[in-house]
Amino acid sequence: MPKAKNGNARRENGPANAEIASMLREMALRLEMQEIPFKPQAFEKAAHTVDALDESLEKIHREGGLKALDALPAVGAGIAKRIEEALATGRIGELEDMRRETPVDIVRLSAVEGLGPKSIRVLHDQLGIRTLDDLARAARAGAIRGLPGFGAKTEAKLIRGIEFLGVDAGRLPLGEAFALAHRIEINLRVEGAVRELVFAGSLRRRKETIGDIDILAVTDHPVELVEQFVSMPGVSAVYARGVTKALVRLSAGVDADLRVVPRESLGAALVYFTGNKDHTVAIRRLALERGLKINEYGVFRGKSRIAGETEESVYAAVGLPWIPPELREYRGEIEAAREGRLPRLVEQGDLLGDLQIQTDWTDGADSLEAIVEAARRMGRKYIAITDHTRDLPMARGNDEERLLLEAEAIRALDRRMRGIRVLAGAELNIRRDGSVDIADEVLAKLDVVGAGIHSHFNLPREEMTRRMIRAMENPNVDILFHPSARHLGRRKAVDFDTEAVFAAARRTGTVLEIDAQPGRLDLKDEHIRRAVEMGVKLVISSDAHSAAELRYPEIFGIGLARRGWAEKKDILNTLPVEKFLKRLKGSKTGRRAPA
DNA sequence: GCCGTTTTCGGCCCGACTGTTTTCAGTCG
Repeated sequence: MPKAKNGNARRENGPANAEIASMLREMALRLEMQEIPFKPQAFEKAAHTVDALDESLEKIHREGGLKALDALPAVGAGIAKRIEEALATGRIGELEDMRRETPVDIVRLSAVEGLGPKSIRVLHDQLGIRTLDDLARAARAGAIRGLPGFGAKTEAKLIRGIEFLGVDAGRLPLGEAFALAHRIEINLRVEGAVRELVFAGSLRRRKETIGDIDILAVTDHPVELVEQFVSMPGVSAVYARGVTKALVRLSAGVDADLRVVPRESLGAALVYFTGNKDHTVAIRRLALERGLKINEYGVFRGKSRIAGETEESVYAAVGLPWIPPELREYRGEIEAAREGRLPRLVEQGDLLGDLQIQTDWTDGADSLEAIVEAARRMGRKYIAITDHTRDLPMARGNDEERLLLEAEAIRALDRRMRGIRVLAGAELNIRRDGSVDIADEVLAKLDVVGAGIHSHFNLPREEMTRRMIRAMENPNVDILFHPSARHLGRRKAVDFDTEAVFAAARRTGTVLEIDAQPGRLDLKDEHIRRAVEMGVKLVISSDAHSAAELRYPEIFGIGLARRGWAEKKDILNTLPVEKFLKRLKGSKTGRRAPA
C-alpha cells in the first residue's frame, strides 16, 4: 500500500508530477503536429524524466528553484521555466495557446493505435475532427477513406483502435490508480485525523485495472475526515457524503469511496471490501452454513459479535486460514484454503536480483554507474544490464561491437563494486521469423540474454507461436522478456498459443519474465498461474529505464506474481546470484559449456 | 529544446513496415 512519508506530509495543491508530465507530452504531440523538428523529442524526454522522478517537482522547485529544475536530465532552461509556470498556475500558457489554435483532443486521438499527430492534423483540417467521438463517427460513415494518404484499411484499423480504447474505459491501469491512491493518502493524512488508512478493493488485490478506489479509515474525527476527503484536489464531483461514508468522482475518471469504520471492525470491513464479489459471497455462504452472519462490521452469532478486528479472525470464524488479497478472485482459493493447500506466495523482500534494466547506453535515462549504485542502495544483490540491440534504432540499439564494448564497461564496473554483482546482458529483438538480431558468438559471451517482441505485433496466432518458440530454441536466449508484448490501454497482447509457448519454455529451459513496468504487467496473472502449473520458471524484473523505476518489482511485480499463485521457488531471481546463474544457464538446452 | 570523453554550436530521426502510393509519408517507440 502507498504510505505517506512520516511527519512531513504536505497537502499537495499544485499539479503532481504526472500532470506536468502529461502537459509536456501534449506539447510534444502538438509540436510534432506542426512538424517542428527536434523539439518534440526534447519535450518527450523531459516528460519521461518527470515521470521517473522520486521527488515531487514542487519540492524540487521549493528547495532549489529554477536552477534545480534546469539540472534535471533532459530539462533545460526552456522547459524548466514552463515547469515553473505549471507549478505556480497549474497551466502552461504556450500549451493553452496551442490548444486554442488547433482545438483537437490530441491526447486521446493519438492514443488510437496507428494514429499519429500528422494524421490527426489531416483529419482535423479536412473533416473538422476534434474528438474521439468525431473520429468514430467519421470512420463508421466511411468518410475517412479517400482522404489523402488514407484508405479503407486505415479506416477499418482506426475503428478497431477506437473500440480497443473503449474496452477499458472507466478503469484505470494499476500504475495510475496507485499513484492516485498515494496522493489521496497524503491528503487524508496531512491533518492527522486518521488513525489507520488502508486501501481495499481491486487496488489491494493488485488487479491490472482498477474500477474505483476503495479506502477504509479508522478515525476519531469522522466528520472532519469526510470533509477533507470531499474537498481534496482532484475531486470533480461529490456523489454522497455522510458520517461514515463518502463517494466522489475524481478528475482522473474513476470514483473513490471512503468508509470510516470502527477499529474493532477493520478486519471485517477489509474482508468485505477486498475480495471480488464471488469471493465475498462464498465467505458469507460458509458463515451461513455455520449459523453465523458476516457483514462489514464483524462476524455475528445471533446478536453477539464473535470476530472482526482482524482479517484472520474473520477467516478463522468460517474455518479458513487467512487468504492473501491477491488470491481473492474466486479462482479456487477457498477450496485450496479449506484443504490446506494455499500456495506459499512469493513475498516482498524475496527478490535478490533484477534481470532487465536499460541505461543511457540506449534508451534509459541514467548512466550505468548511477543505476548500479541505486540498485545497490535499495538492496539488490545482483542486476543484469540489458540494453537494447540493433533492430531498435529508435532506442539506439547496440550492434555487436558496441554491445561488447558495453559488456566490458559492465565488467569493469562489476570489479569495482562491492555488495552487488553486475551482470552483462542484452535485450534482443525477436525478428518476424523468430531469429534474433545479435550473432550467437557474441551472445555466448554475455551473462544474461533476454529477447522480446518489439515489432510485427499482428501476426496470426500460428506464425506468432512459431516465432516465439524459435526464439526460445536459440540456446543463447535465457529469458523471454515481456512475453505478450502488450501495452496496457494502448496495444493488445500478441496472439499466441500459451500452452505451446509455455511447453516450449519448459522444454528449452527458457525462463519467462514477469515485466513489472506498470504499462506492461506482462505476463498477466492467469498466464503466470498456468506457467507455474506447467513447471515453467519465471523472473520478476523492473524493465527499468531510470533509477526510480527499479522499485517496480516490489510495487507491481510481486503482486502480479502472487495473483498468478507463484511461490518463491517459481521465481528464479529469489536465488543468490551463483545459484541463479547455474539454474539459468544449466537448464538451457543445446547450450555448449563455456570454453 | 537539449546536450557535450567528438561539440557551447551543430548535431539530434536511426530503419522496418504498412498502406498508400507508383516513389513515399506516417507510425512505431
